[in-house]
Amino acid sequence: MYPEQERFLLATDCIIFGFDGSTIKLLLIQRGMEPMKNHWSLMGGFVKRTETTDDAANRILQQLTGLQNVYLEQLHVFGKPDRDPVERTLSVAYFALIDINKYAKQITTDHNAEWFGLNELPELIFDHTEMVKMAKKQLRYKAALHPILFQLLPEKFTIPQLQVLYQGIYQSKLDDRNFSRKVLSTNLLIKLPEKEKLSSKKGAFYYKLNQSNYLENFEAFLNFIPNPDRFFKD
Amino acid sequence: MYPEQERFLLATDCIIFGFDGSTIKLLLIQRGMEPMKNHWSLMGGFVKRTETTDDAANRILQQLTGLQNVYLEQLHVFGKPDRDPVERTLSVAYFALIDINKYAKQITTDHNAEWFGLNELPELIFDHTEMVKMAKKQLRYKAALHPILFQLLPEKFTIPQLQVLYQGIYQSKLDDRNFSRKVLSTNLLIKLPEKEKLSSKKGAFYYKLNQSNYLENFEAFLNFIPNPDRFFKD
DNA sequence: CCAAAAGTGTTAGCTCTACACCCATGC
DNA sequence: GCATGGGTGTAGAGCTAACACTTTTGG
Repeated sequence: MYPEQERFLLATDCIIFGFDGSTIKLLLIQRGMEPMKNHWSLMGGFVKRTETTDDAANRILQQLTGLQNVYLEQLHVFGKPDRDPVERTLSVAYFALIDINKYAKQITTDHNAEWFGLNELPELIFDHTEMVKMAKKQLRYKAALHPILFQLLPEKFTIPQLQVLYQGIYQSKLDDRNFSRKVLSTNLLIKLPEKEKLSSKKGAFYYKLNQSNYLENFEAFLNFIPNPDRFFKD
Repeated sequence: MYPEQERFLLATDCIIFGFDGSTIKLLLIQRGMEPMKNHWSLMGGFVKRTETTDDAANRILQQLTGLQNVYLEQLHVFGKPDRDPVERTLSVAYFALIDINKYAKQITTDHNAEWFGLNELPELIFDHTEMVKMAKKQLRYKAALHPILFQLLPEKFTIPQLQVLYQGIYQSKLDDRNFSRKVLSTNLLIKLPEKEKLSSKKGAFYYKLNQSNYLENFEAFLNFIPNPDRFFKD
């Protein structure tokens, strides 16, 4: 035993991103416990004795969304001694990407959860605003290099839908023609016979992920975004 | 208070990289306490009540190397419940890049510390081997995109020295001619009037970092390594 | 037949890589 | 004066970005 050492509470908080077809959203809850009860907050919870922090994040995510096997990435440890006014608690922040159509609405209403646009976020408790800021940055960073944004889309999606998503993330217009060509040249997508006909007369073909190429090339660098540098100057 | 919640020990471990002019090395210590006393280990320690995890990592690093203001980056939380057999302890791993010439040798001998080549690492305690593996990967990843490797060199260095470093990290030969041109084209370096004449007859000019350009362009993507993808397939 | 969005073709300019070649110096 | 490693020049290949143009189909 290490008797002279301090022990701490340990939590995880999840920054949950979703995409509704036009904008990127964040899932927040109204905190159910004191302190700061009823204030907006990230979904979080304490790590239990037998869990890893990854386990805890997955458990919390399932509690709120009903989803399992979600894209989840450890972001950062937030550990300022006074970040929780009640008792020192360190929090491991995770960011999650989910298909907004799949989450279980019933569960979220039970938790007083709500989707917020990234530019319409309410004030958040503790250091959660800082966590969100870091997660947004990391999302941009990672998405510029690796094909993670597919995690935000349904199984079947069209290239124009994907483009809207990239444009939302980077807040800039991309050339439609070059975009579709670049995306298709990666061989990450499989063309489906059906078309999506609601948003245009011609209709756009649906695609699905080529799972094996996706997994194999996950770490390969992409280049969907021209001059990605400019988005990371802060 | 959150009375029903479990509290945990929290540690930080530092993966300390150095470069001796020809190979990349890792600083390890012989653990001074039970369990696993005298086994090789990363330098680590418990987080104190008033510290952030960053504070703890900096403190530990200074204890071992005498250095402050070192490049230090939070890597990952390692939290398997049984990773420390004595009592559950979560560890936040940090990786550090230091100028091997600057570290205080006296302090390291006091701690039974030793530099090991990356391919000659001894067996490490707990999950430290896994930590090192992740740190190596992260170092390659980050160095492919951002100019962090300068942190391993002294203030004055030559382009060929820098090239040896990159070649060591990626275990591959780079074209001398293209390398120096690429590096110089970034405007990250300032040419000094002196030459280093030990390793060649002609002598290579010393350079130093252009600090303001360095800080400003830190997040910009580099391209010193042709096809960096191939190094991340695992 | 027209409007609107999907998607293909084309080209100029740039960057990257490979490699020839020149330079400076110690011996 | 020659061997050695530092550093510059250059040309072909390949890629990118900009934009004209064709395709499809609902009204």
